Amino acid sequence: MILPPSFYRQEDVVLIAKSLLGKILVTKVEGVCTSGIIVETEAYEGITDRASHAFGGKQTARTEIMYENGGVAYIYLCYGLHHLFNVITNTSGVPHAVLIRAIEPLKGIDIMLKRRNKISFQPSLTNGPGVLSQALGITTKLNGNSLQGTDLFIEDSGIPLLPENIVATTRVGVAYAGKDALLPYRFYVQRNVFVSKAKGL
DNA sequence: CAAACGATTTTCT
DNA sequence: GAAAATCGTTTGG
Repeated sequence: MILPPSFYRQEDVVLIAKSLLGKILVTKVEGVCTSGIIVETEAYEGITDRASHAFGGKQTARTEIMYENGGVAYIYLCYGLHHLFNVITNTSGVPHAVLIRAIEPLKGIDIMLKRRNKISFQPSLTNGPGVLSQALGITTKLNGNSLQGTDLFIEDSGIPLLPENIVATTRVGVAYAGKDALLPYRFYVQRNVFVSKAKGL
């Protein structure tokens, strides 16, 4: 079942980030279908969060997507070479987002290997926000796309993830955010080998 | 208009 | 473990 708009339009972005673990991210790019189970996410709580691009209500050409009604993709280029995939949540005017940081490959693994220029199936195929986008063919071309479309959506596997298997910790790469860097807004599936190897862990 | 800078990954030592 | 790769966005002059 594809997650409906109402899923993304809930109030609590932290809860949504947690709920997205175990869901299946599906892309159809250039006619080929690829998918994976979401195993790591981070919540970005809009204007009150120093780590968010929309902190303080900042609105620019890049961040305007974040102010859309929940259920669209926000994809931007990081460090000039990595496409990072976010899901926009909450309602219009509230720029909440969830960064998808890692997935466990499901369908189209051969395609992912080709896109990642790899010959064997290893965790490094999709164990980070930049590399999972590369594996799924996600680029800034999909920025602003609805998650109800045929090319990009998230579905419920129907298999519940046990709460005791979810780990909450601090976010990665946001040291500049001061006290907000200490918030437990990063979630991942315990012992899953596809969780990213963040610096300093 | 010029310059600095990342919500990262890879490669080399 | 350190450093490079690399470019759109943002910010300041």
